[in-house]
Amino acid sequence: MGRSTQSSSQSPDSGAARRPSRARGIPEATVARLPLYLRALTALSERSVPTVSSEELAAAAGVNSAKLRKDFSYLGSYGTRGVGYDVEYLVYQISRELGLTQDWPVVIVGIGNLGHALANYGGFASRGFRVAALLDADPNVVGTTAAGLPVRHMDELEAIVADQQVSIGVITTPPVAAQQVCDRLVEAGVTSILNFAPTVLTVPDGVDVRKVDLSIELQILAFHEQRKAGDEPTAGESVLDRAPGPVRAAAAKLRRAAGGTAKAEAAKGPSAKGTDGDLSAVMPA
Amino acid sequence: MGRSTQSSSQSPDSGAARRPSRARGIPEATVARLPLYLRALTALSERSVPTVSSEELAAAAGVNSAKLRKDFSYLGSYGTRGVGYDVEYLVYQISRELGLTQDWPVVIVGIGNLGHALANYGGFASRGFRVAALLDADPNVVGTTAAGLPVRHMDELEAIVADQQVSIGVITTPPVAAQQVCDRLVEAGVTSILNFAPTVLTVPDGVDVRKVDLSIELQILAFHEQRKAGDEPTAGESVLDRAPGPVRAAAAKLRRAAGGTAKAEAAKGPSAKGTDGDLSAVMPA
DNA sequence: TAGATTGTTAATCGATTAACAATC
DNA sequence: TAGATTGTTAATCGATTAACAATC
Repeated sequence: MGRSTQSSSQSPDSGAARRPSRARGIPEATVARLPLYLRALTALSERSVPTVSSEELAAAAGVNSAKLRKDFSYLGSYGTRGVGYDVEYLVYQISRELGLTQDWPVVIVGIGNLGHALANYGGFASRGFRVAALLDADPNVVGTTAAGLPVRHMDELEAIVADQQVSIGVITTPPVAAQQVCDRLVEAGVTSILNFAPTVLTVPDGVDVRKVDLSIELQILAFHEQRKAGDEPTAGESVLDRAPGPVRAAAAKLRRAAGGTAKAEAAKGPSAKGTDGDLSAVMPA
Repeated sequence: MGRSTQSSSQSPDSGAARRPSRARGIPEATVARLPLYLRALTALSERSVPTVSSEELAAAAGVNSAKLRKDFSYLGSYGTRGVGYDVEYLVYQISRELGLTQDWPVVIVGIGNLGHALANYGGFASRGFRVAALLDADPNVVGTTAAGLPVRHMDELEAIVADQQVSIGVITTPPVAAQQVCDRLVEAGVTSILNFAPTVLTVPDGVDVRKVDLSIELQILAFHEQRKAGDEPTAGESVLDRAPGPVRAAAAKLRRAAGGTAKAEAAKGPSAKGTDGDLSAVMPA
């Protein structure tokens, strides 16, 4: 109750805040794939393709066809056996399910490079998202234009949210400002937040937060990349550290038994950069 | 086999391409959370906090403590019962596990607003990622500087990747160019790709692709937002469409029995924007 | 009718979580 | 020793997938 932290968007969920995910019975994993299907269907629609099979559509969306059929089964029986799915009809049904048949005014707070990129992002306008306002706290930025819109001062936030009934806010500020901006957005009435700042935001119940973290994605890639190249132990790495679970645990115990020196050693070793710089700004405004 | 499509990064996986996820036994969901823990630990380290309990660290990372302890158990026994975890030691162990104790040269292709934002992103340099080069195909962009680095021409791609042993590439081009850029990156020797273009990339086995999709995140928020506000049926929406599964399926059958007209109708209805604009560029270079 | 393809079932797999014995 | 906290177990939940009956 009270305040909860957001669910992570890029990891297989989150945990912390159980959103009303299964509202109306659609699994969260399915919801996350609907935009993928919609994109593939939109492309087919533009090529005037009338119908598509689960196999074809799945290939276009990059998923397996059984999964796609299962996903669609949560929406209803929108296909025709022996034929496939009517492209236009599916586009409409998925759009409606996602809530894209209505207009969603959005405010973007923090107009640096990333804010600019988002303001210009073609995928927004075409999906029912409308940039209601660009906001920044920096007087040097306020008054400039981005994507044809004037950057307005944070002080106007509350009025804009109220006037245009904004329910979605995008945070592209430096991390130190993120929680504060988040609080103001929530206070003003915003109930969904897309956070690009590398910060864990705390929000009241009823407010959804999704986050996009650029550096986390790279770190996950690095993890997998690391195990592609040979598997030679890194300098300073004990062979025991690569052993199976039980052996490794025993090794850790031995180190501790040695008086904790092993830990201190390791913390210095090749990670001399240890206390490395912070994740500074999402992007320097 | 041969070519596979990438795994989605922001959805609870993917399916298409089973990566060597459990290499050495660490679940993918855990790997995705390690960067979160690392960030929280780095903050503690900077405040010179010597030890932290699973409860405290979990709160800082926005997850539940049982999950955190389970995650850490895959890495080894790095804690001390009754005490907690040594912050410096954990920072080192997680960094090493993620492969961040080594240097990762990265190329960024497509230097528009998003490319700029990434080039300036503080979280990169501080995590062992080094921007080896910024590349663009546009002669008007080539030669300019971003984040203090010169933007070089795509033609230099192969030489740069070879010279600096780049294994990670970031694609921030318009979607139409993404697959082509991807092919060139892979051909040059890159084996991990972070894709910001709203396109499903096809890559050979052995190449990892993660994607970050700005518009998908907003669409997922819209889905949840939609169900917060009242639940009044949208114009053009049959009450039957909101009924439980079996009834809805029956309704769909009735529509089809009616000769498919219902589908055609629906496709027009309130989604007049039906064949809506495409997701144009990630960001107009 | 014969061929194609959906929608659903059921088995499997992976992730989450509470609870608690081990142990510092 | 007593209190604290980890590491692990086991139960539960949700997601994936192949297979196939239903049916166009």
